[in-house]
Amino acid sequence: MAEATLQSQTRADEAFDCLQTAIVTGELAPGEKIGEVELCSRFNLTRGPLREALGRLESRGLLVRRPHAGVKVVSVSAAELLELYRIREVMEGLAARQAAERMTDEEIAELQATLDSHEKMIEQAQGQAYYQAEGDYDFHHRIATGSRNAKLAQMLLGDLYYMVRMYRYRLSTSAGRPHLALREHRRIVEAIAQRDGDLAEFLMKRHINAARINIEKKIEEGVLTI
Amino acid sequence: MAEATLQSQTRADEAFDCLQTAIVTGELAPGEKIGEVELCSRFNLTRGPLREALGRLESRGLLVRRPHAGVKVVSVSAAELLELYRIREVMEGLAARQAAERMTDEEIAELQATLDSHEKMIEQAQGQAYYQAEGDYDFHHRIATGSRNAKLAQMLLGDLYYMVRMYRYRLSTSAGRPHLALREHRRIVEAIAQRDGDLAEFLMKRHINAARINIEKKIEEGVLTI
DNA sequence: CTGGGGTATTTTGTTGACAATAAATGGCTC
DNA sequence: GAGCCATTTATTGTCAACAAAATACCCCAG
Repeated sequence: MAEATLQSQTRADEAFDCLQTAIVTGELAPGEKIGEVELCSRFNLTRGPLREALGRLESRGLLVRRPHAGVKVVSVSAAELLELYRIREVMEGLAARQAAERMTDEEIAELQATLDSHEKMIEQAQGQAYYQAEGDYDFHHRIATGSRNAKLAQMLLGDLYYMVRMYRYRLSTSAGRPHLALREHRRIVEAIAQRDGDLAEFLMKRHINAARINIEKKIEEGVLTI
Repeated sequence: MAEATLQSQTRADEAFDCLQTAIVTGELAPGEKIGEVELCSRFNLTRGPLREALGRLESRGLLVRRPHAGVKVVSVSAAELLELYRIREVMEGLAARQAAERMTDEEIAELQATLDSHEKMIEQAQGQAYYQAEGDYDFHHRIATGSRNAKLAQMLLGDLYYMVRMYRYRLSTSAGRPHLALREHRRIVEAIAQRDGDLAEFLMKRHINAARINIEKKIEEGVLTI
């Protein structure tokens, strides 16, 4: 159960965190209709802060609200998920370019270190699941913040990634291609280390495009039913 | 004064609309610290719905909140404003591409019609101010929705445009180049009408890049002090 | 006169009760 | 028996009072 991560600054923040992780992990399934009182007892909250959190979640597109009719978790169709990747492609392309221009040498070294640890995890075979789920997220997270573009990072980290992760938890998006994905990551970091913004953008766009095509293929094969 | 636009479905929606327009129009200045009780009396609201609205506004990045210390309107620096245009460049580039692929012939005709009316306004000289402020917004709005990419439209219309408009109200972003901007708009629509996604994306990116450079120049000249 | 500490005040955060609206159920008519 | 309308019920929206926290002010010491 998604308890409050440490102590949040305020009850509303706590509610927000709880609900967000609950939605992302699938504890609250897409399309599920949820009552306010039920949520209150479930997360030990009162309705005031809860409603504030619900507003924030709605504003971020994680749930939809119909006046007087309750709130339900947003359910993203397969087509919409693919559209999300189209957005990621251009936004993360920009992030990679700006990261190449602005990341400190230290940050780049750390980035390379995380890739090393990812590689070890993959070699240990069973690490695959973790790698795609969290390692991949970690990589993209670092580049988003490395762009030094506050709004870009906010939109990626606070908006898009949550929606993507929501589905990554139940379907292994890049399953079967962890080595390939890692190699793509390496090339991107290489370009960033060489301060080659053009190349970093190009490689990142291609990387995300590949992930999108991978999902598309799986959907066609019927492996993924969203 | 920014009264409730018609009757919103709920008090919180009303509060949200009021505050959003108040921020965008500059009625609430950037950096201004605002107390909850003051806002309540100002917009005839009670604190419950207000707080819900504040949460939504914060989530959208229009205001910042420090626990127990109040809320103040976000103030975007010149550098951050330029970063916003970098994001617009890639996102609206994508929007233009997808619009070229997906807009109906009817929508394209309407788009051309709006450009005609914009042209008339410019010819009537005094229309300049309106054109840049609302006509330009109208154009970009139509393309965002025309992309048929729900999340992309949501991010552009619900997030970025409000921040940009916030500054467009006090500084004339594309002042001095209305004819040029219109010509660029025409070319973009032309590419969309020809279903040339590549070209539409390219032209849109160049258009927004030009707008960014224009602002950059003004800032260097000291005309704009943000 | 200036700096630090403590109290007072203001403002935010939270709570539980109340009102209004939509969904659900049951009864009535056709 | 089926469909529609009214009533009931449950749930959401709203409110005003209470508690907690941070800022501001004032007093005192150096």
